[in-house]
Amino acid sequence: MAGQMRESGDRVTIRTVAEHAGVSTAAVSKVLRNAYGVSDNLRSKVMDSIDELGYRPSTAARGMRGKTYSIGLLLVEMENPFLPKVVRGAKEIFGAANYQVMIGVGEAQEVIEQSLIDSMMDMKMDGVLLVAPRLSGAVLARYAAQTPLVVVGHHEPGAESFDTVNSDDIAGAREAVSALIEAGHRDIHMTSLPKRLSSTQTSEFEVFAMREAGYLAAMQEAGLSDRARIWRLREHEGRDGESPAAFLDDPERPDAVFCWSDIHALEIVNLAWTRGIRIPEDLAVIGYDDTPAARMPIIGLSSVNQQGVALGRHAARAMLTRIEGRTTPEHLLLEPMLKTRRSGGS
Amino acid sequence: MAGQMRESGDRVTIRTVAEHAGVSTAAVSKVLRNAYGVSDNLRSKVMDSIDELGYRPSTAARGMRGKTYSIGLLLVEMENPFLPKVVRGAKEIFGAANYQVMIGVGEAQEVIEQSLIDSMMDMKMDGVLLVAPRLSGAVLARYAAQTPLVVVGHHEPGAESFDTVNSDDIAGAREAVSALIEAGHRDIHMTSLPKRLSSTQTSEFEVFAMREAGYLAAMQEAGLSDRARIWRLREHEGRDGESPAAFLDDPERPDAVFCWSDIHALEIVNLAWTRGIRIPEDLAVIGYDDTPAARMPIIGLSSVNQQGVALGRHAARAMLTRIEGRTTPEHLLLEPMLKTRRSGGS
DNA sequence: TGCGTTTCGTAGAACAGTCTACGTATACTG
DNA sequence: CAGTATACGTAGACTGTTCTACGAAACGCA
Repeated sequence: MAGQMRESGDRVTIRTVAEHAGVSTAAVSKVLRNAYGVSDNLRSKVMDSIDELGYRPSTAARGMRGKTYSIGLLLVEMENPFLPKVVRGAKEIFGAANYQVMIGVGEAQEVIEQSLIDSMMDMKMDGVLLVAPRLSGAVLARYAAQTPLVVVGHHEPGAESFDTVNSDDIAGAREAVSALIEAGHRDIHMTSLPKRLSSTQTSEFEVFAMREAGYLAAMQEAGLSDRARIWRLREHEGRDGESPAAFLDDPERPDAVFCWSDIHALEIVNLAWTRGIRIPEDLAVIGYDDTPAARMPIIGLSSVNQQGVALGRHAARAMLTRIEGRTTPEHLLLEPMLKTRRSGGS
Repeated sequence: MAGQMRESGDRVTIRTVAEHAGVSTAAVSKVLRNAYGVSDNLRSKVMDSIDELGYRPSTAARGMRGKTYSIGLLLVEMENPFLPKVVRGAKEIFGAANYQVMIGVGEAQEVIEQSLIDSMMDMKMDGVLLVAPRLSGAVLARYAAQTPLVVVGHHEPGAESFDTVNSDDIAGAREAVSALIEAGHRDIHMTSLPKRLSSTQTSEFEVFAMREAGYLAAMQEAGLSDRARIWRLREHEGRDGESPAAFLDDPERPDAVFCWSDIHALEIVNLAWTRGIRIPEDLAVIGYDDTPAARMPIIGLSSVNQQGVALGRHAARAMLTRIEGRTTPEHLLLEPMLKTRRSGGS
């Protein structure tokens, strides 16, 4: 608040501070970055001038030579209520390390994601953290060559140039399906997403593909492989794929379903309700992400919790060490946890 | 993709482009900003070189003298499912005007909000758009003196230095309460937020205060002023204020309630369900924001829709004209719309 | 006391753009 | 056809930091 005094007009730069403290600009810069070769005396002189003048270093200018102390965080979209948890975890760690987090929203489109990452690099952000990007491993590797990169929600343990942090989606799916089997169900289907086949991208590293693998594994272990079936439904109204209604209205509808995400599960639970299909008596449902809606008593949707906050924290920590120079890749897998509620499972 | 060819090592700057095109760096700069005094011939030469080299201007460097073509968007928090709509609307307009949007999350704390706005200014973003900030009008005015500022969800039509874009919260609340009255209810309470009384801030411009005014107005018009009562409940677990359970379990519980937000309404609907309180027979409920959960058939929560996407669009348009030089303030008010569902209203 | 180390601080180039001022061609007048 | 206005391009200063050399003072030790 001391800065209010000074006549506005000429903005306070590192030079203003240097003059005021009677030292060189380099000295001020050193204090700012707490670099080597600064006496306590000099430090305190500079610090005093800084708060007296209300000085703030220009990130733009910093970006031209050094670091900006800012991290770009790219989210697939904003609608998914699971994502805020990851953001919270990441912000917690970054904040403690004095990094600002700036979020970009990719709207689930590769072009937008790319343009956002480019912008983050143009702004000279110190690192880019991607959450559930649509981009292929190849594209990610290209970016990773130019900036520290950490990815959440992309399973590519073989990636050499960037880190990945994930929930063990195979285990999570397996646990959910096992719970349905244990509850006596045999006809268990799964709902997942349409496979994307763009030129730059395949689905192999995607989260939903892992959950499919977990589903199939659990079914096989129980000798139910022949009953397994995966429905590829659209993620949101207007996107590719069938509507959840198609699943519900199918004559061969099973008596239990595991959904790749609460997005599907909630739609199914609601559509079932309008059709008078009882849950779990007529149809048991387990979703994924343990979103706030799943936890609502009226809904009571069983769901796999993948510890979003922890994912965010770990990703941020990985980013920090990467910024500090680590180049050997890290690939973390956190344990998910099934939350059983009324909708199904044992 | 042409840029891949060139030997990595020396990055492509405006100088590289200038040499390659056989012109001055100033010429390239002009083309980039499509400034005055560029022949078609020069433009196309430069453009060709740009694509061929895969050149991208450094935002950091730009920020030092000119503009950065980026907008800072500050969100109170990420949890509220209403906010993504505003973001979508804003991104739509900004994207079309070739501005990148970078989002900061204030976590509903004044300090964090301030530090985020400071950072956005340090990054030399061309404008700052605040969505439902906690900051007081005085603080906002201070920032508005330094950067183009537009605020959504802050009612201050007297503000001289920044723009505001809002839903008409008084009208929305009035409509909701009128619908309850028309449905035959007389004992209608409201749930709102605790008044905040920090030094830098009062609640007078806040959205919930407007909705309270609308509630009280509607009650008065119907001659029900003496039955009016406003409960001040916490927004989320852990924040200040009583829990919605306190309202439900009160012996003087009314037969209808208008909630300042779906956040309260959904909690009440769910708690009511666990207690066997029938909705709307025992308790009619109308919320605010028309969030996805309210629209779920099982929930069927009546709620006031405040056109989040339109709010975002208008705010972005205001920002654009402000960046272009407008200094006279603009204060917009959009019409909300009550969506009646099973939970109450007529 | 003399000489090599540390420690502290400074000068000044570098970063990658923008933008003002100014010099040429070229086009437009009367 | 001279004189002026206009369009196009360029030089070079400027922005606010960081960071590499390098000098000077202080220190340690024989």
